[in-house]
Amino acid sequence: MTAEPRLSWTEVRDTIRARILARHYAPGDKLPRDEDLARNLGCARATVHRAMQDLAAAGLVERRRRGGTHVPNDPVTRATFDIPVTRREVEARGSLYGYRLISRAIAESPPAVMARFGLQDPSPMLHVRALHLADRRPYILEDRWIDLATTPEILEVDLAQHSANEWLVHHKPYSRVDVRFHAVNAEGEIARHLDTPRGSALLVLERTTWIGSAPITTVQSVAAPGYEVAAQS
Amino acid sequence: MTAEPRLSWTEVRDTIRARILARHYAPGDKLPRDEDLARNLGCARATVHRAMQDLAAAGLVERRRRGGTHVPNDPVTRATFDIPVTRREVEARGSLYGYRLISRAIAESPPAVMARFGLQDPSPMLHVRALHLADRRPYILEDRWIDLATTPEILEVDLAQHSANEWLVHHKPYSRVDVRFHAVNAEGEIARHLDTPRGSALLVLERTTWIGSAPITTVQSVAAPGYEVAAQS
DNA sequence: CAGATTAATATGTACGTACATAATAAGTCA
DNA sequence: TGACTTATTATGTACGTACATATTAATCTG
Repeated sequence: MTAEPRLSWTEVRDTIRARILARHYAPGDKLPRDEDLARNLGCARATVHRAMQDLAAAGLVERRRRGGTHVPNDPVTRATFDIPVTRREVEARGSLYGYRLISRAIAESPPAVMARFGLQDPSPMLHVRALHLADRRPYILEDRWIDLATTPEILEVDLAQHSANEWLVHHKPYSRVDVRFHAVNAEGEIARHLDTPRGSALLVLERTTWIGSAPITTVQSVAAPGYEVAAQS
Repeated sequence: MTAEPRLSWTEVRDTIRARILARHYAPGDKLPRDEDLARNLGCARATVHRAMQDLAAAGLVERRRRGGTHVPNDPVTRATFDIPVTRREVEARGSLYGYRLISRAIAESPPAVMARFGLQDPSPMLHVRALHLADRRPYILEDRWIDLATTPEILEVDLAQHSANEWLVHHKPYSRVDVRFHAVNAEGEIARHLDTPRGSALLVLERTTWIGSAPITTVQSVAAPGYEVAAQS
């Protein structure tokens, strides 16, 4: 008789997940200790621990040393979005990517930008506005501020040829990022550049990065009408 | 002389991350093998593996058996959102939560709803519209469809007293969720219920859940103007 | 009986061994 | 020389041991 195959951590995870889904463990409930689950399922504690790590990352359980493992009392929906550089996104849709620099100027950071970075004092920044196109039609209007203290080399980049978006992603790694979504009505230049009626509802992706605690860039990417962003499956 | 403390996986992760940030490993680059990194850093291969697992989850590296570890050529920004039930979100803001059922009707799923679920044939569903309030002002307008094949018990719930949002989160776990954001202009009933001028730009969170491959619910939560959703830090 | 202290506990972690396996490189063959 | 097969390799994993540590429960003291 051959040895019984060992239980994998993914099988353990799916078993526990099924019990949570079946409300065998309901919101607020405490789960058995790792050691007891291991004995019950016929595997090692480390295998249960690995499965729980995954469940915790998904928000299905909460772990506490000594305190044990619980199903959260107030579950949240956890959704992860992968936001590519715009060129890749357009090309991934099978569309032709286009880029156009609208404006580029050195200026002191305005209050709204300072607020996004959490800055008290203005600092010299490069203000870049650019349009990304898909199949020759406006797709994303980008309004970006780049801190010249951390990123002086952006001044050497020909932003008429290369989007700041891509340059930064390749040359300027960050250690912290803040991402937000909101909606705005198309007005003035936004309506013009995106070639859309004034008043159209537009989705805005705001993304701010820091290296350590020093600001790098903050961008508002205003999407053409109809744009929708989906979490990864 | 006391034994040197062992390197922790978080220290290994931070070291590798710093090297990626410093472009010691640039986009497209292949990293040294786990075993070599372990020797280089003076720790176990399992410790390096644990650190890499975390870096991979953050999207900073890509792992392939035999193929090794690479810095992605096309890095993406990975942002994770935790979406609580509306009551918790309102209370977390220090506001008073209120709830009002607008309408409740059994109907066959319309094409747009079938599309969201990936259904070919319509099925009987409960269509619920409700308003969530913060400090007595409209906050989120919820337009929801609940599949009666998987969730017949929703018919017994007094939705005038309890939001479907909370009932489902507590009683109906799901195994798959699809989350999307887009923007709409406030029109007709939406403008009325949210008490906002027609034409206002509104952020919409769309969330669809399945148990196995069977639909549970799909909801469009239309936020009052000014609403913004932020990724977790 | 409340606050402080101590003990116990359940999870977290470093490691090493042995093995699994996906993926790449090398070799073979027509 | 290209297609196919085989070998090699680098990561993935199960486990067990030993220890670390955050947290909770129990105990002590005034």
